[in-house]
Amino acid sequence: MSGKNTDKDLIQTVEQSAMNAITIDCVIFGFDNGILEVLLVQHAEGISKGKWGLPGGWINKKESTDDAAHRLLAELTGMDNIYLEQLKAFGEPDRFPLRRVITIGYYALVKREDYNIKAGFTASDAKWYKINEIPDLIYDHNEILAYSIKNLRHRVRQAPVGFNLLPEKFTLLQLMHLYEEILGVEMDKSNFRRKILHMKLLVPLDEKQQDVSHRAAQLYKFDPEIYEKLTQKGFNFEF
Amino acid sequence: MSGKNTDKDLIQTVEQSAMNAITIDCVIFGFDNGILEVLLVQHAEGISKGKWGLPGGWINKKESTDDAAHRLLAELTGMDNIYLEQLKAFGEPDRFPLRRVITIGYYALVKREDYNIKAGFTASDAKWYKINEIPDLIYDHNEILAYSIKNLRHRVRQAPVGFNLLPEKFTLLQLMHLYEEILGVEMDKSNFRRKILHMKLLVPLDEKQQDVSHRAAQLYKFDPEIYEKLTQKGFNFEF
DNA sequence: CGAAATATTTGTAATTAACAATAAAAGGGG
DNA sequence: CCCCTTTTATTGTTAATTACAAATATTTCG
Repeated sequence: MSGKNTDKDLIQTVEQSAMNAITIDCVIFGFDNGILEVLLVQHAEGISKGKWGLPGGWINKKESTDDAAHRLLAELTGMDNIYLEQLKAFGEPDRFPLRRVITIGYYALVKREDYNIKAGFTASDAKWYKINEIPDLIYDHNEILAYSIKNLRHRVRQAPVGFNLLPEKFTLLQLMHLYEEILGVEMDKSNFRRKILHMKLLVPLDEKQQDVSHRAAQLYKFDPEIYEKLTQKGFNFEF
Repeated sequence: MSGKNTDKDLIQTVEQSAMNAITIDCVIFGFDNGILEVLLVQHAEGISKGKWGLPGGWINKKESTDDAAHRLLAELTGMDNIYLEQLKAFGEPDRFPLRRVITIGYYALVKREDYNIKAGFTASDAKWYKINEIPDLIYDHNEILAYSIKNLRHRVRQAPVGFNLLPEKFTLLQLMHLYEEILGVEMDKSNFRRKILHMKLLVPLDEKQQDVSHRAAQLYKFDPEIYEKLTQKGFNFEF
């Protein structure tokens, strides 16, 4: 949880309309130039002034935790329809210094192209950090972040969620590099190609990479409907 | 969450010493006679009198959510050192009828032999239900249970957690049947054997099955220390 | 001792992954 | 316009894994 007001302000504001023992914190992943990054926000005031942390906030009394996470995400990034999933609740009794607050961790996968368009101006105190250059964060946010990466590594191998980090149209090598970066491994080009094409999950477009000074790569897109159909036939995405 | 008092009693009792917007609910898995089961408890009074639900309760102000889950589990089963993991938080605004309460779901894996010894007497209103004979449960407990099964299926394939459901000493066939039951698939005996033995994870004992009217199977045990060493060498448990 | 039951091993074809090499585009410079 | 560089894309070959089938080994019981 974090924000621009002092922590006490927040608590007072919140007690009328929101639950006061639970917050939401969200790890927002982006993939830019082959690098996995997360979006952090800076605490303007309060106990942890100047320190960076995960974006987050309170849950309104009438909304689900999922809805709250979506709302907070929209407030920060200006984006709607973001891929979002809950991690788990973090409940050490002293994780928040002022009083007992349990937080529910979420993680989001965003396309950087969309973010640059929609959020460039709103998030003035937000900044993308490379996954292995994360500073010391407020509260237990380093722990939440570490957990989210572990979770993402599992998730990306079991379900086609990685596409949420790529542009609408992408090359197979881009996709492979995404996997390599997230999983921290090197992969074999030809086998990767054989395997992913064999799934018949990707739609090849009538379009190629532009403005590259070498052979242009075929562009593909991911079609959720095709994935649905395959799944119903017993197909199981797995890397 | 559930208990023997009325819901209102519980809420009043709790407001002094515990957090009142968050509960814990726990799916307890057991494996008996080749069948995967969960332990449910019956609501004695309150709105949902007579209905079955997951065991659960409140979180004390000074304990972590993990500690709370362990405490609740010990209270119900008399068992300590139970394998326990958090699922996630369930936060639909109307999941609990009286007021807004978010619950954190956990799941536990217990050895039935231990349970029978230690808990036989305390848990009078508790009962094991086969996984595909689950009745209509209170609140959103069917949803939590369904989620826990999905989670267990994933988890059991990625880490050696299944052993927590088996006796200390087990045969390879027992282990395979455990996997078959949890994953809902049929497996190949010889390949299963080749694969698990090849991991060099199990310790063959100087002991065989007793009192069977056919060739007695070799008994094995799982050694967490060996698993640790293998993991450090880069080994990755996977089924 | 032989029958019944299950444990355990062995073998072989089909898939999949690891590794290596080659052919096919695309732009840039002479 | 042709050659060079770079990267995409295809093809092959071997090793490891999985699917499927069969034979062999123990054990109790009648």
